[in-house]
Amino acid sequence: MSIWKRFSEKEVSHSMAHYLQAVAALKTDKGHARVGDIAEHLGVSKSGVTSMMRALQTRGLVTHERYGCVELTGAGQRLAQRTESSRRVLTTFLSEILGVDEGIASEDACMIEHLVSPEVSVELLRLTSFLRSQHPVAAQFREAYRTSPRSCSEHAPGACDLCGATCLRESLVREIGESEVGA
Amino acid sequence: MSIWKRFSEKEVSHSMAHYLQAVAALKTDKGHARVGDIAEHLGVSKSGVTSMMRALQTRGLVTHERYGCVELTGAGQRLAQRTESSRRVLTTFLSEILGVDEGIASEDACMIEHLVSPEVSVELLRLTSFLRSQHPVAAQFREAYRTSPRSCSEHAPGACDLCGATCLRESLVREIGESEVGA
DNA sequence: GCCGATAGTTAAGGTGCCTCAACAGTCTTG
DNA sequence: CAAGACTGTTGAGGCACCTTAACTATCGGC
Repeated sequence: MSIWKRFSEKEVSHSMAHYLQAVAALKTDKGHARVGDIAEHLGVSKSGVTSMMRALQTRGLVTHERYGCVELTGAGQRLAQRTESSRRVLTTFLSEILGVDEGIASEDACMIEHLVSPEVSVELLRLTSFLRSQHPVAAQFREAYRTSPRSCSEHAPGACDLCGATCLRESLVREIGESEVGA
Repeated sequence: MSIWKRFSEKEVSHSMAHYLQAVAALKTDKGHARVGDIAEHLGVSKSGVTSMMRALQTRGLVTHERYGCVELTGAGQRLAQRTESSRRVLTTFLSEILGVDEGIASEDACMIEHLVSPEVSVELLRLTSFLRSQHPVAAQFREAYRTSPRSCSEHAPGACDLCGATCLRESLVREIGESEVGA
């Protein structure tokens, strides 16, 4: 009766995913990832990093010996890369296709990158590539979409079956303020 | 240096969002939400519910007096409704537009529903409505998209700037198994 | 080769969210 | 209206993740 709890059963947690990414990023940028670098990169204390490294080592995602550098294992590398891919796809989709403000796009992407299944990421990549492509239909889409209705009241009748009883848009827009999204 | 930590600064946590939704759902279905109902609905212990209700009451999202029913406050209701809207939009987008398996679609939606910003939800709703609509361009899209390339190697040259150095699709597909997503 | 600066670790403590076990309030029914 | 059946609460405890404070290892310069 509860998909929601599997949240905590993910192979790695939100935190872990970000630690892995940090290690990967530092390795790329500086050639090595040390506890202090990771701490600074993520804005956490060094002791927090130490204990997280222990946890990740237990899971076989990194290797780390006392006072040494941190290395990603194969599994850790794959995980970091997958999260990174997911984030890239999401950010692009949100900002370029949906047209959401870049700041919000990357913030949202950062929140959910490690939670979307690879299945979804792959399809999102496909859609994004398609809609950005030279394909004539994609070009038509971009043109037509720019001017398509924004609010439910402008939908063609029946187009709003998504909404059901209450207009989804209304309940969402209340959070933002009409001005932001155009009447 | 860390958007990621705001994860924990969300107005409500993943858990809280689901408790609120449970209360709303039970109120609709049964006319009232009691501790035991909520516990069963979410698959958690009753004591867990009790303490979460205390937390939500402190935040002004529900009212609950000892041994009584739980009621959503205005704020709680708005939050529950917004989460619900977000989930509906997400699920529809993932399954109908992206064509992801329904099980996965609702699982993913459940994971991220409370994390996506209203800005993104609103735009996602707009895109989904548009692509499902009778609009001629939408119809063309559906036709063209069905047969559009799935893997990077099939992209038109330059279409893959999204991928950058490594093909995003490759790193994602590894997680699923080629068969699932078509060559 | 010792000393201080820097980097890293451990220990103790806090919060969120969950559990189980024990207790307390409420309801049903004879 | 009391006994037993439910329903709900409290308390103790656990795990994940974070912090600060105090300690320890390592390294560069004299």
